[in-house]
Amino acid sequence: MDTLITVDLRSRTPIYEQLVSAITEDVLSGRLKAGEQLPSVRQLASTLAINPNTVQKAFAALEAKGILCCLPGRGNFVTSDTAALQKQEADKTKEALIEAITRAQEAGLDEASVLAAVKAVYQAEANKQKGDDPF
Amino acid sequence: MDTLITVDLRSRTPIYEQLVSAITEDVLSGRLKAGEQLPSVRQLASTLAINPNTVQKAFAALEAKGILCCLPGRGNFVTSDTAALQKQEADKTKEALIEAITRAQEAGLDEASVLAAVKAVYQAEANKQKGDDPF
DNA sequence: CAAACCGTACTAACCGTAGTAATACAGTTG
DNA sequence: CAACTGTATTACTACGGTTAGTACGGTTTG
Repeated sequence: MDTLITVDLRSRTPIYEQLVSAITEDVLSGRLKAGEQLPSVRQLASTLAINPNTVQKAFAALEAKGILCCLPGRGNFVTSDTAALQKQEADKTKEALIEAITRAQEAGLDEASVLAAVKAVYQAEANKQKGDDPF
Repeated sequence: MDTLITVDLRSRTPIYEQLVSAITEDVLSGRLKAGEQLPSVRQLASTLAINPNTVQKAFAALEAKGILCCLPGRGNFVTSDTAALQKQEADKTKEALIEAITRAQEAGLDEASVLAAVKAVYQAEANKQKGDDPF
């Protein structure tokens, strides 16, 4: 279970936020599986050359998000299965979507324009399937 | 041209931001019309019991937004007609909408669900036309 | 021109908050 | 008890919002 997690100290986004995003990504993509144990607060902090408190803050946030289970004296473990997390994320983005649609409607955009925008976005993605991901 | 603008000193949102929102609202709703003169920086500051610099910051932001025209020695005037402002606001919300749609698409929502959400929002509004706007 | 307005610019100081760090405390395991 | 674990407390630092004071340049009016 080598730590693939990396942070950019020079970035303007807080380190603890980078950690939250990175670990959430790892769980969503399956690189971290349910029940798996993460490095300890001090160990990860020393690996990344940051302060243990910063890691602690990220882990606390991840526990609040329901992704991690932090047990005093034992360690930090992945608690969510990918499916539930994905559903949760989808729900959140859907909520944000409805919010945006409502704002657009209040701003005077007609339904046809919004529907057109949706189709445009999905068609753009469909046309991108060729030279995608040279990573 | 009495100043109806008010601010909440105890609010967590910055005073200058409240001013920007309030004046933008007034122009959008027609309470402030194109060419109309606003109170001077010092006068409005004394009326609201805040610092002239805070008002100045708000007015500078409003000028950057194209809502106000600040003339040294003369005063501050409403420059936009409501139509142009509404179009500008609509453009901004449309941008936000596309952003939300893209996120939803990346999160795995299929096109049909998004289209359904759009229709749901617009139908909900259509059904609300009865006891609406007692203004 | 001079006085009295106007917007604008600049600096310094104060305060609250966020990010991070250093340290000490409490639980678990062997 | 010793060596690990997570947790709480506190402090340092940086930044944004606000206030204050001062100064400058433009416009209007007498």
